[in-house]
Amino acid sequence: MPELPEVETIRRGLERVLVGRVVQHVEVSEKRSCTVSSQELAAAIVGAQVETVSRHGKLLIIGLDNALSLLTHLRMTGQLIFKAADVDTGLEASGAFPDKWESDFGGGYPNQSFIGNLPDKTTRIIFTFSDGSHLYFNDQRKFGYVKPVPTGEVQLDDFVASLGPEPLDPCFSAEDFAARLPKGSKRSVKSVLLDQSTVTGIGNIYADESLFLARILPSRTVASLTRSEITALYAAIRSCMEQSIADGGSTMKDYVDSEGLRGEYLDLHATVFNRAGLPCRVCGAPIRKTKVAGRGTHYCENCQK
DNA sequence: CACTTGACCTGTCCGC
DNA sequence: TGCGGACAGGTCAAGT
Repeated sequence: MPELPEVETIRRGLERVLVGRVVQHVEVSEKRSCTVSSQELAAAIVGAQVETVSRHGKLLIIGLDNALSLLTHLRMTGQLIFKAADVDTGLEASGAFPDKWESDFGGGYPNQSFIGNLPDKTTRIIFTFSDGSHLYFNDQRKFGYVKPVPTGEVQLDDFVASLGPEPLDPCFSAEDFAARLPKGSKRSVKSVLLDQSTVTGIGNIYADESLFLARILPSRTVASLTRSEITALYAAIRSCMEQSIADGGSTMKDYVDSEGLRGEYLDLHATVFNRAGLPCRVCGAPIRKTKVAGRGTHYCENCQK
């Protein structure tokens, strides 16, 4: 479920803590989770220093100083959690929060770390750095992966090459967005938003949310959209993603950021997603849930046309 | 060619 | 209580 705002939140967290760290050890315990073997990955990255943590759509890219990049896709349940060497979270064991959070959040606990004892049974890859800190790649459903690729060839990677533009790129205009929609297509606008070659980073949550903000029914065909609806949709995509990044992303169930914190977008700002049967925040009518493009789809039949 | 559906996984929730 | 089945969603292969 991590979509662009969730991956961006993780990226910002990892950039703060990973850059400059040197890989001392790496262990892959689930071979589906890495495109190469544990031994090959170790041979490729042990001794290398992290230089950059970037993102392309939902893909997180860890750049190393040995001209290798780790493409990391979390798919549905992937997590990347960093744990410093000397911090014992021990939440379950002690039943109490570490003092450092008390000061960080002024004594309250607006958000609770969901870091349990790591590694746990969903841990697929463990990166150990030379200072004793760890990065855990957890993935309950084993759909995510880590793929080492020469940094100079990242753009040539089949998956990367298939991605459309970043919706939050300042250079990406409403005209660009309109031009990327399949002209005259009878596909539903929702399926086109989920297609990563249209615009990269939108998943089920932000497809529903942006269509609500733009007041467009998810089942509408692309061909039926007016110019002003396309412009509204463009603006809606950008605004709900920016809001979600500000909220630390959306947590349905599995998503946590690099510190194990949940995202608050769904609680604070979501309008339709996961709100079936609840009153629309604009008109009060019950939010409907159907299936569009094979996905659970939420909308307000009163507000969206 | 355009588009939809199923497979990949595992945990959770629902009904019987 | 336990069991079976539906469901969740990102991407790709296979099907219509």
